[in-house]
Amino acid sequence: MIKVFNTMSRTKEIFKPQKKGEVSIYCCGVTPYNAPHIGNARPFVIWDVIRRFFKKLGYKVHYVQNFTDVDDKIIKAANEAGVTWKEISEKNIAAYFKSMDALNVRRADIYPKVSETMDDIIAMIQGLVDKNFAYVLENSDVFYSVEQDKSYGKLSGRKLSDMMAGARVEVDERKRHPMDFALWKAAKPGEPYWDSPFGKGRPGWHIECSTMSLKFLGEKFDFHGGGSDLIFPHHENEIAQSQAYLGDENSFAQYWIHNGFITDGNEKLSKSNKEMVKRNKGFFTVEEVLAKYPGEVIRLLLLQTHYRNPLEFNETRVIEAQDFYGKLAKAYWQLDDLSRKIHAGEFIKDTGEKNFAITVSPAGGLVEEGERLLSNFYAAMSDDFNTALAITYMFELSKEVGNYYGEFKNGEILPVTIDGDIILRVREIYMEMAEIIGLFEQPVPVEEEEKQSEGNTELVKSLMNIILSLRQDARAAKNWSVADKIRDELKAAGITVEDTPQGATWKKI
RNA sequence: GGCGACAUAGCCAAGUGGUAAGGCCGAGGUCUGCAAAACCUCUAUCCCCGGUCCGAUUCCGGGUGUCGCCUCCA
Repeated sequence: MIKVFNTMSRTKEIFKPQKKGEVSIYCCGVTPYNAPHIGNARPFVIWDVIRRFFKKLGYKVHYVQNFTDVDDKIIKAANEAGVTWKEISEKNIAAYFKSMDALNVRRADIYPKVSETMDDIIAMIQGLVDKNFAYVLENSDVFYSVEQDKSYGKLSGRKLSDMMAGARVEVDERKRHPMDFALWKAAKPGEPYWDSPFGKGRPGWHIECSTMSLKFLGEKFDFHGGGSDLIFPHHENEIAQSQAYLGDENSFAQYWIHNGFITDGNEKLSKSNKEMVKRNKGFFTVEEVLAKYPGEVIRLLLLQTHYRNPLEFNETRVIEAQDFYGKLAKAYWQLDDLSRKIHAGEFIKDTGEKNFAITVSPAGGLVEEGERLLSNFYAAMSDDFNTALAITYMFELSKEVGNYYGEFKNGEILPVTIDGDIILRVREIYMEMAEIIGLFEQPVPVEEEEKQSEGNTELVKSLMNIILSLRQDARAAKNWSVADKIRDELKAAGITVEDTPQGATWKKI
């Protein structure tokens, strides 16, 4: 049983798919007019996890995400740069994909664009005009009439009479009601336009998402989501026009999922807040953040807070997430090492027959713990996609693995007594969690010994061998001051040396 | 003015009608020549005031504070 918090009812509801065994999702995509900041990326990472989760549960997932590639801001950016709207949007769409790839966000099944769905959009507007839910002005502007719609405001819980229309922006006097919103905008000189029965122009914001979701997912689909700032007016208007068009109050999306904001000093991340942009210079856009830290670390951080809660984002938090990630990665390598040894035949399966003094596998407790944590993991995910909790179960398993691995390395566990299948199962559990959260799909940073062989020349390696061997001589002679001096100076040079029971290891910081 | 969300330890962050996961930091310990790493232990009357209840941090009402939306916004 999966429970989801539905913005429409403001409660957690039990999820019942429209079609058995299938899930249809429409996630509001971006308007590609400039570089997205890290907050813009949150919903896509969240939906990516939700999608992975449903898929893992065996659902057939239909995932649609749009690009609003015809829009006022794009036109403005194009005019400023002296290029076409198409160039601006394509450039930013490419950048969007690059960032999403770095965050392990899998591609949607389809990415419809406004520019490629124009006929359907126009047909829908026409339908609304025909049904008297919209009216056409002399100059070709078309507006949706909110007063025709008795249930307008049901998602955001607003009444027309309560809103301060025009409080912050002057109301267009030609509208019948201040809250009426544009379905079609007449083209001004020099603006791109499409022909329509109403005149030359382009779609208003909102209508494109209605058209595209209905077109690709049908009249009734499961999920519609995006950031909380889309609740009003965007999603409210989508509901209004879609249900008016279909003449069915129960049509359109069944579950509305909205994520909280990413904040900086408790304030919503925003490109229009100039002071905030300045304050975060060089660490604000997704691209900038990804230039400095691995995508998987950022992804992990984004998922360590429940999706509906605000998430404070700053470099300190990223560093914390990086440490956390390092611990998860460590277990990944430990399991990797164990499974390699198993496959290499270094572990002999305990048959319980002669020659085996120990018949109880020490791995038994580990796999039991693993199964329990996996079950907890699924329970957390099933309760409104609680990735924050789910990740802690994965973390717990990583610690269990570390304990086991430590004993194994110290020779406290004899390989012959280990049931390889059990270790392999633990690894499977761990990777199953990782797959849903979306980790370890990029090269995982290696630990210690492995790190020595990465990116170092033979010369460096042999020099290090010489230095460490000299240091070992000093240690053997209990000449601690020389040994410590070598270690200190190497550290100053960017190399840390750690003494372990198996000898000294080193790595670049 | 309306609508909505949130308020949990120094910081981050889950969660529950029966005295609160986890992480970071900090303290103590084990191990180690030392250090590091690792492991163990410790650290919260859950914003305030009422109410319901045998019992509320968890439900209800009121307050305070923070944030968001009502214009573009993930």
